[in-house]
Amino acid sequence: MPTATDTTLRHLAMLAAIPVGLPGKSTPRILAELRDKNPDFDVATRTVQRSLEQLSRQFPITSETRGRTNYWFWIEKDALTQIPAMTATTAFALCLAAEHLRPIMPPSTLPKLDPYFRHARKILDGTDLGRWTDRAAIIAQGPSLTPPDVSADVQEAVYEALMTNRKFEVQYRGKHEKESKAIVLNPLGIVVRNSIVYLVATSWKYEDIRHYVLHRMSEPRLTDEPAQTPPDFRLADHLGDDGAFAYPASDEKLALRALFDAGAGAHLIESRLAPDHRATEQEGGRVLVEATVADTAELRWWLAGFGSLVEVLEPESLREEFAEEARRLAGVYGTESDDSAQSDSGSDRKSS
Amino acid sequence: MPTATDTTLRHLAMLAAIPVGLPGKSTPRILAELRDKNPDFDVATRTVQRSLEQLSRQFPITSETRGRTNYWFWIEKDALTQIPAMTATTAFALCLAAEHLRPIMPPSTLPKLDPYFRHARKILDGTDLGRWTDRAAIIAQGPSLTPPDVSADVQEAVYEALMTNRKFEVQYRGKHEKESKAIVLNPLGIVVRNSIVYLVATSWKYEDIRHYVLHRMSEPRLTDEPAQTPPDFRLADHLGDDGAFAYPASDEKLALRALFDAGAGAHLIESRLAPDHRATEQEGGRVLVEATVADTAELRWWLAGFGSLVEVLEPESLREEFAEEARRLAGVYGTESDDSAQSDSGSDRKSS
DNA sequence: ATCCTTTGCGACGCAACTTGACGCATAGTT
DNA sequence: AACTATGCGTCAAGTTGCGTCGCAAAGGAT
Repeated sequence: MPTATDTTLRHLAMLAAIPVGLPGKSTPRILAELRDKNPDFDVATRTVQRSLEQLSRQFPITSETRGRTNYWFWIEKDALTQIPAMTATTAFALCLAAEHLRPIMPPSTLPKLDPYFRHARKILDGTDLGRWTDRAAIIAQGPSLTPPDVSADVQEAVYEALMTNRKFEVQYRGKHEKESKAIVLNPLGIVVRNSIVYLVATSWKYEDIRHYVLHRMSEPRLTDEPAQTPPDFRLADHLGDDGAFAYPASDEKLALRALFDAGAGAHLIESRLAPDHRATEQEGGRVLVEATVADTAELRWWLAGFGSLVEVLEPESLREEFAEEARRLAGVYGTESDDSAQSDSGSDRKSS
Repeated sequence: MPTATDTTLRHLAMLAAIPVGLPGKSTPRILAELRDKNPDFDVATRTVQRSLEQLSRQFPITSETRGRTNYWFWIEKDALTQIPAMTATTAFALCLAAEHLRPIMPPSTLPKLDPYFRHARKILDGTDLGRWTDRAAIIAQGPSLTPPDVSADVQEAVYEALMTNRKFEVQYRGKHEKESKAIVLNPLGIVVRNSIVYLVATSWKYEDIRHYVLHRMSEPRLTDEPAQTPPDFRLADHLGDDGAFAYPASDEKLALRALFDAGAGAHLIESRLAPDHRATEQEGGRVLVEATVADTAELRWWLAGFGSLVEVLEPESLREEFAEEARRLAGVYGTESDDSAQSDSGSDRKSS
């Protein structure tokens, strides 16, 4: 004796079981998954067929008949219904997030999230913030590097391989090679840095762990062979061990003391570099920042970005690094015009 | 003569109409919104009452009786059902996005998105990527500045004010002031930079546009007064006009030519600065990058981050800027020990 | 204080809708 | 060629969703 909510629940479960886009799922398979999920959903096949047909009149789902079997799928890739409904403030947060992500996420990963962003937009359209781009701006600090794109099928296959823990075959073109070669990869992990996606993997039967960038892969083909992860493999350890990603410059923490120019240091009074961060305004408006921070390449990059607006005081080793760097930089732009001329002559336009 | 899918649809609409958490929505109001949304949902009040009661047995919704009226709401804040169901690859993309966002989004904005991230986690838990943190890493390029936090009620109120286009009153503590003062703000737009959220607004009856950071606000109180936006106000223009956010250095595009050291320039062969980006490997391994890019402060920051690993060749004006900067930097870390000593003496530990 | 409106809820009855069953047609498989 | 799997038209059964009515109670208005 099914009550209305039972039916609602079953319909909901059916809609959830239907995949987005082709190739779709056959009716008997949907029924099997339904049964699998909840014994109460055990209905006659005919009922499932009827329900699907009815639902297809209200929801953007349809079926394709291959042979004798109907395969159901969602037509509109962007169709998204969620309960409880997205609140307007959440929608706004999502839109902000989308803007944040656009420059830093690998481009091929973003389309996966598009339905959410569009849904959020649709909700904001109902408010006074409908024209929200007139009202909100994100100012990125990084430059807008356009990362190389990864083809959708490669992306899908790599994620799938990682998730189902399987090896896969792929055409890979090495950094300095013109031609791609087929390799079988045994995926161990994935690393995203500067919008570039690296697969950490072993190939064939070899045991050495290497990095493969996704944008040099093509024609992926998943195998049924399960991936083998060395029992002691930890991605974090691997990143730490290996200098490849230049993760920490050292494990030590640095007791940083640096003097920032008034303008440059102003925001450091409010943002914090570390929990023990202290910012002190000096006479003359310069800001002394003291904080215990990780000794990373990023820290150097970030400090260097300020140029002459920051003076690193301590630790002495870091100060010496910056002093050395300053000397080198003076050399690069030295008054010796021959140096500059040499560079220019070396840069005769040869395109790659 | 409602068919089963009609009922399913109505139940879906009802669940969507129910808000998350107290104070909830009254039964008649839910009915009103239902009617408002789709005339087909025009059912008897009794039916709504019955349906809600039934649904509450299957979904985490409940009602609180205040007086005679029942107010319905979702109990679990993280409850999330969506159709079509989230695919595993989308869930993975969301988890990656979450990691990307964590360091750069204002902390108080993230909890709004938490339900999605948790939902994604739950889906990944069903796959071999369940322990996905062992398998994926994001390497941020920026340093991990901890932005000042914004209280949830301020965040909510400001977003709400923007979305419903209303003025609001708030306690605001100026940058150099100890005490907060009550002001009435007329919101015009919002700007996020380096995880710090600025409200662009006018206050009281004044007409000058100012910026208020959210983390110095407290005790927000929305008013019923509609906000007034100057008819010619455009956030983008305002950002451009005003030097406050130092948006573009100029509107001009720069024809950048720069020589990168082998290691530093390697990734620029694959990532692109601009559509017309060309990277050419020179003798000696250095990489010549040519691209037409926007003339922004961020560009300078980014280039400066490379330190002596990059030599800006053109345009001449930019090269001169960098040469000048190199000279200043040499001054900062100059061999004149008195300069260094002076800095040190000026930095006697005075905490703010 | 009293009346009126609003809301909830139990009960009832009926229309009709859902569901399972059966049978036939057809496509693919053994 | 036989068999299985799937779809679909049809039909009967019964049960369930839904409108209606009536009563109770809370809160606001006069």
